[in-house]
Amino acid sequence: MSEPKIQDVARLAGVSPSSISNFLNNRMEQMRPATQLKIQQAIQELGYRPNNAARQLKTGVASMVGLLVPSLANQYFGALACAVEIAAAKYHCHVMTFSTFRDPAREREVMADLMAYNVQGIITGSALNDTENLEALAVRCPVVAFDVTRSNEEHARISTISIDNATATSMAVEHLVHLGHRSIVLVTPPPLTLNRQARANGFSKAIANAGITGDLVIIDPTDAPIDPHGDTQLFALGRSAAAKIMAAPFRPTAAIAINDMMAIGVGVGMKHLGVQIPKDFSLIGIDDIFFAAAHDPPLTTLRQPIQAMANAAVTRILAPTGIPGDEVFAPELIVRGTTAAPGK
Amino acid sequence: MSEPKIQDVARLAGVSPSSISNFLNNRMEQMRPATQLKIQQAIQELGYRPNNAARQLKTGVASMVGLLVPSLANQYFGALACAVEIAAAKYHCHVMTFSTFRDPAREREVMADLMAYNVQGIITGSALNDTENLEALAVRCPVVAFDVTRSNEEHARISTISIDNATATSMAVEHLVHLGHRSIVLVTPPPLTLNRQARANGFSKAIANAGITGDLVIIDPTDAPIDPHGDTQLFALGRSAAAKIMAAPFRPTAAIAINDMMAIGVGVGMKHLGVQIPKDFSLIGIDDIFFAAAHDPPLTTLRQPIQAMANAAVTRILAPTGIPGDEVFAPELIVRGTTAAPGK
DNA sequence: CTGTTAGCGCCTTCAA
DNA sequence: TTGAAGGCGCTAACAG
Repeated sequence: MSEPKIQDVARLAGVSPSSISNFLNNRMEQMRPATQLKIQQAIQELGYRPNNAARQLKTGVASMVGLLVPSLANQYFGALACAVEIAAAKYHCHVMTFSTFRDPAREREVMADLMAYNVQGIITGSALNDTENLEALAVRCPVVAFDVTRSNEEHARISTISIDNATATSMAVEHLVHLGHRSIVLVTPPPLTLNRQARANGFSKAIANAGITGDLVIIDPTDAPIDPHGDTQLFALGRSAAAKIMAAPFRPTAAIAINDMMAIGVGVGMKHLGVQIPKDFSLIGIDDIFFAAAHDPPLTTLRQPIQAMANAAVTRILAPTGIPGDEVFAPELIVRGTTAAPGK
Repeated sequence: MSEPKIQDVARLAGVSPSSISNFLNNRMEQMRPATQLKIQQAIQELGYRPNNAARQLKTGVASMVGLLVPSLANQYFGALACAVEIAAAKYHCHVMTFSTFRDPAREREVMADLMAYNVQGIITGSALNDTENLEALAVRCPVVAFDVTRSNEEHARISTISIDNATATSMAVEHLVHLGHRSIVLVTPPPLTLNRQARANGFSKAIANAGITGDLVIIDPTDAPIDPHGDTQLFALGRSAAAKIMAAPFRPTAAIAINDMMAIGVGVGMKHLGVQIPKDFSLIGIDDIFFAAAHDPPLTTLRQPIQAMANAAVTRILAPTGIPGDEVFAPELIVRGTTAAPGK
């Protein structure tokens, strides 16, 4: 037995297919309550569901948004996918998620797939590996890039969503200064992206403002094995960074890591060096992924308001204002157990 | 400008639409190489992509499998989704993932949505909350349930994929016995599901075999706040379990947790009690989620071969043998830093 | 308020 | 080897 169709429902309810269609699309004013009831019952009885493909072919749009992430095995992006799903559900819209594994060819491929599905828009949490392609896509449907900031008017068609990266590192520095730290590092892979540059700038500015010592500890990612699935690379990088941090000539008493994954790595590396956190050394991450709280001691971090950001991204697609734009969210300092006054 | 259609390609290539269709569906024997080339070029030039909705409406099937998980924010299920995506890609098939948040009503809803998309099959990592519904679904398309074992022939239509749960706990006990432990607990929420029962049985049998002391420490989940998104509950539960474990009359020297999330919680709880792992106490988890390796010390655990399991699930759907079945995978002992000889 | 009708883009015979 | 034609299930005019 195959799926019931709109005709079957119409026959059972004793009305025409168009009334069923009206009913399904909430045009209740076009029929008598009695008709509504009959339709309702017929649908129930047959277990009828409209065929998405047919509907989509007719209307030209799918109730679907596309999401690109480097990998769902990375907990941050799993959480993002979850947040996007929740946000889209408010519009009765589904989400199709693809992992790109940071492969530009796959990214292009996957975008084309998404277009073939007639998605209403695309959210990408995968870096702007291929801005030209993204820009071309944005002609067809709204494109929202996560955690990306535009340098100029190059990408006039793309909207972006991110936290205020400079503020995040400034807040981290201020928190540490407030605790009494006078020598702080920012641990990061080479700051090639605009985001990381912004974090580095925020850091430097705050250091200068406070009139204290501070520098970047840049970790070469070629040191660590590449892991396209789980993105565990930053963890490994962080762990290996610990020694480099402690060897810095200006003897930092605290570190800010570019994100939580790296911070957790630094934390583990420090422990192996016999450095006690937060007694001997303070540590701050960025993101507030779940395992920040499960780390020991629980990681102080700057939280990204991920649900709010997902909501904003989805709104840009499903309730567009017309013009693309950039939305910047404030990070929130979550003080936990890895920060304390130096030597305490 | 709207998407190019098969007609446009045909016109540009100077052939008929059906040749394009033949080309797209790899029926090359039906045309001259020269024609192939022309078609190839025309497709390239227009950036043509067949419209999924139209194709699906015509053929009745979508190249799509559905995946249900409690929440993608839970790292285990993010990793599962990633593995399923990789497995499905080999069949040129896409994955549509839904989070159920362990809400039976939402689970039913989402399954119906999936059916409306004409998915080729459904994989569920969400517990069999509603077996009747699943069973009914299995009439329409293959259904594969993850981490579920059937008690009897009730669910004749559903296939299952899981590790050998009894063996997992047995292996854990044997590893600990080998290290010299003589008193071991299994920490678990009430073993209501068949899986947990199997783990408890495997534990008890191995304890009896070894002729040592062992018991279950059952943690009431009402103690911890519910977290439908991230499933952090087991972590909190594990942390609070530490005291209960240490207070057990038979003075265990090691614990096996029902999964890694709980094990990590126990590890943190122990540290707060001043119990040093593995010197004072040994700890084993199950799953091998990414953060098992990032825990400090790195968690000894029984790994689920998640990619192999995902491959098997996808194969059941996209290359079905016809009859549903159960596939059981062997867990793999990953010895890391949380297990040692007692008192060492 | 309800029924009729003409496609949406593609695939698949069938005939040429 | 290619072209023509019908229809997948649904929607949205438009006519009654």
